[in-house]
Amino acid sequence: MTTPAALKRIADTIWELPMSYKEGMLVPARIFASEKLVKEMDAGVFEQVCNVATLPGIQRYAYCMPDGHWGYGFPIGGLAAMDPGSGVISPGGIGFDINCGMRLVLTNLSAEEVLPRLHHLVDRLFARIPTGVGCHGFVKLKQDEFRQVAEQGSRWCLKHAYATHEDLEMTEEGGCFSGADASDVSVKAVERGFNQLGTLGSGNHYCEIQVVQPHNIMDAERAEAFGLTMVPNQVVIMFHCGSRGFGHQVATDYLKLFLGVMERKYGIKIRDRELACAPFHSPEGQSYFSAMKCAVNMAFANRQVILHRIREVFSDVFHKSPEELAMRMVYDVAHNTAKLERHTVNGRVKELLVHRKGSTRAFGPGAQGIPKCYDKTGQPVIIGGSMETGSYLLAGMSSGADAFFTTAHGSGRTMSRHEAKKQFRGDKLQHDMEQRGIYVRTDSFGGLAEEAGAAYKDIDEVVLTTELAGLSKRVARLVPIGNIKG
DNA sequence: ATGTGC
Repeated sequence: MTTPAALKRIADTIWELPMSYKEGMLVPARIFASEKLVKEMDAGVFEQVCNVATLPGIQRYAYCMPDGHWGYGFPIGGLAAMDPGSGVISPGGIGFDINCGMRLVLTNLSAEEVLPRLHHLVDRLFARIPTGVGCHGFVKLKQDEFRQVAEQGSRWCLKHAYATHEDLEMTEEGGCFSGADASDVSVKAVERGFNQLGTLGSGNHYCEIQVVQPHNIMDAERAEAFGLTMVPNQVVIMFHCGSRGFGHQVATDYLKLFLGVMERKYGIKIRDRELACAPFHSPEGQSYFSAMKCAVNMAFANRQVILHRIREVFSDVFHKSPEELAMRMVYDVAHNTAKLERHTVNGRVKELLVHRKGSTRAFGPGAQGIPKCYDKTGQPVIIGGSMETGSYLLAGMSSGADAFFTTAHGSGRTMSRHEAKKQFRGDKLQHDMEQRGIYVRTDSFGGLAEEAGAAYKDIDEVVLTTELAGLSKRVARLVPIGNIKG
């Protein structure tokens, strides 16, 4: 790959494209990457991050995280903060899978206790958690009940005995973005979504059994605060899923609406249709913001009911209650959202609309809006690698202020799904992984091939880069032993 | 990512 000649190295892990790079840029573009990662980035990333820099109201820089790759309009691994007064909201800056996110759950079991029952455990998870495209959820709802889920998120789960108070505390925003009004969501979106509560989905969505090996703990103090030091080789559960067809339909509906009004009604000219947007304070912008929150809340509720079922499965397999197994949440992080947050710009505290697309909020120690128990450590940041190579738990840092306290979200793809399918075979991959101690169940070998570790960047390099850039600090590396995926 | 594509 060739990087643009105008790309300047600002620091070891910070690269910049100046405003002169592309006509209409309102701010420079900044890319967090090591030299190796920046060279691996596709040319599309540099074009896209500079396109984002032309959007009205953008503050400081258009950003790309070390796991960044080409996406719809904005790069995946993108971050753009807008002035809500003069700026826009853009569905492409949030993504189709609204609030796709990661949840990490503890157990007090050791790998030695789990391994003899691993196959049974993974088979039971696979049997009890619906996976794959078009799967139906285990929570049966009428459409009006689903609208309540969309407005209430995890709070709905608490009322219906799928959650504990502590689960809500350990979820961003308590598992509910306020201001979600289901009347802003189309009938079609509800029709697609109402039978999807309690589904994992497909693509890179998975549920994984992982081990915290003592030699993989990088920050002992934070590891203890996050609950990872109960037993040596402690087993934890990490899972990744989002708002399914519901969020997809919300994004589709509003992209279409915005394309109709953006230029004709608001006079906004954009170089790429995929950057469709509307002024944040316009009726269309506010309506999308509300509908997006409905999808955010559906995704929080989806992860919450899945957690409920994971607890049931562990309870059945190990003949102990979830409390006896200490199945507490470490945290739940959202990847694809826009949020109003207060940040310091030019020495003044200002409210900004922060678009994160394939990037993670990473508030540091003492930040408002994170659980009290994490006040000294910073918020937990859960970064999933590929199913072959392992994942990380990190913590937000005060030094992340320049990037509006945001970090990476995963490994980032190095090849398209199509290319990965050509290069790898799912059945062979499953066999090879089992030889290496990772038991995988899937209902799509094609889908499995797309997720091969070799189709992703080096997760160790990505998280090290976030640490060197001051965005987040590594706490522990988590090694997979079992995985179910769609 | 997605009842996987105009």
